[in-house]
Amino acid sequence: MATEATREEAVKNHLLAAVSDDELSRLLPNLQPISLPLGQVLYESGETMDYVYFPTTAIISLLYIMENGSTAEIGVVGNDGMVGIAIFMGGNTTPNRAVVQSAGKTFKMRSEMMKDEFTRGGRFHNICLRYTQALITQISQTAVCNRLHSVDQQLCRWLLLSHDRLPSNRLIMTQDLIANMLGVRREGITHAARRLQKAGYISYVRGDMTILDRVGLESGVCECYQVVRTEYDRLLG
Amino acid sequence: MATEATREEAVKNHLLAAVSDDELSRLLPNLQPISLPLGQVLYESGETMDYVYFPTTAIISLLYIMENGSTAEIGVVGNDGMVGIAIFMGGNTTPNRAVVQSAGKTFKMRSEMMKDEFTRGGRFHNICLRYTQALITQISQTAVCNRLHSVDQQLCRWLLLSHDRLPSNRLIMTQDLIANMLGVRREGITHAARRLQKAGYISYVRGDMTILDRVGLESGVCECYQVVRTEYDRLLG
DNA sequence: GCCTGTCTGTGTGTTGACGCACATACAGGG
DNA sequence: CCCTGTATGTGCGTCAACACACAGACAGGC
Repeated sequence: MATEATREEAVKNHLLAAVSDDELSRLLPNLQPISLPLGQVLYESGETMDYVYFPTTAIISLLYIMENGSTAEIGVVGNDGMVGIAIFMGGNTTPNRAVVQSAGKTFKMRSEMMKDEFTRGGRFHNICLRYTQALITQISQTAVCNRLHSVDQQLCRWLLLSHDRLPSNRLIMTQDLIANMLGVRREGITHAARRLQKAGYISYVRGDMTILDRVGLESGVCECYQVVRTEYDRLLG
Repeated sequence: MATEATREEAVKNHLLAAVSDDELSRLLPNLQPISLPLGQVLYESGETMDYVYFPTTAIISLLYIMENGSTAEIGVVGNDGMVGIAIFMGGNTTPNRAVVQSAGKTFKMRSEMMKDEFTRGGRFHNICLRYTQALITQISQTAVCNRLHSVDQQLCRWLLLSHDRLPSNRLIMTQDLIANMLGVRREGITHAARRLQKAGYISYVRGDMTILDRVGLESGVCECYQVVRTEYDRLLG
């Protein structure tokens, strides 16, 4: 098993693909490739982060956990970003949990290395900041969508956001887990998913969901999805 | 009328109060004090920002405007922060509007100056980033609160967030405007506000609201308020 | 004092999501 | 093949927030 990152693998993460050759050369020996299983927690709310993560095929969900145990997703990170921005933003911790939503591969790098490279102030520095701004847009749009849109629309948004970060059309995820992500009831997801299946946009059996018709999903989504998508392209495209 | 900032006035903004003496000396000649009337728009969604703002007594609301015209607040900025983080984050614009929620004073500074000082990489650089992380927490918590909590709880949260940034106990704001901020109906605010008035926590007449009992409001708020408050203190206290 | 515009209060009916209960269906191990 | 655990489907009553309609109530200008 390889314990060192190849340039070829690393650039599957969009942020690593955008840094300069010099920077990537410095980063590569410190990027450790690992596989993340569904449900693994990368860090807990308020917990110091030892590593930052650059996913390639894995998807990580940023979840807030209420005192009464209910949860709500505030953002999602795939090969378009990184997990652990609090390291270079200066806070070191955040009041939310990072959990693997879809199993896959990622690179991890020690926090100290992250800070060192960030403070060099090169292109890497700027890319991290622009990514952070894109993430802010995603979180903002989540707030707006939670306030103003139906569960149906939000499920479409969530599926599209996931699909964008997925290497295939298959999503291994029970309706119960999706409900936790969106902060709604499981039955609400059952209803919405059935409608989408009847429309022929998706199919699923027991936690194995396939996206059949992306265009169909896009017809059912609210404007929130496109706003986030456009902003990511503008900032990092 | 003074057109140059005094050190004494500037440090009423918490971020300016936290920078080094050297940095503040460089910033002061570029900080222009102005008064902002209720409702003034500092920048529109997608519009290039010419200035950044450091409020002292004014409060600015960050609003998202839907295609159908409905609105929702994603964050609020007072003397604890600044408006225009997209300038140093690298995006230059954001997909939301900044509008004066409570009339008052602020300093404005040209974007170029902001970028210059930020790229020097001193304490100012770090403070801006830590503030950005605090703002992310506020936006995240807004998302969670929108999903899981009642209008009553959210009104309490909103009043407390405003009160924290206000030099007095009076808030000039109609129920209609508050409804737009929270992204709910005006009647919903009427109901919630009446309950708070009956409990003796607030009093109001035609757009003039007074906070009578802060502790009372805190008893009706959800955990979201304290999470944000604690995180601001941790990052910037 | 009157008029007008704005702000707040209230009623009625509707709806989307919730909580709870339980039925059905499928998968994998023994 | 049966058993068990997990995943999904469905019904029912409840409730918070919605849309719409309109009634006071107050402020400021004429």
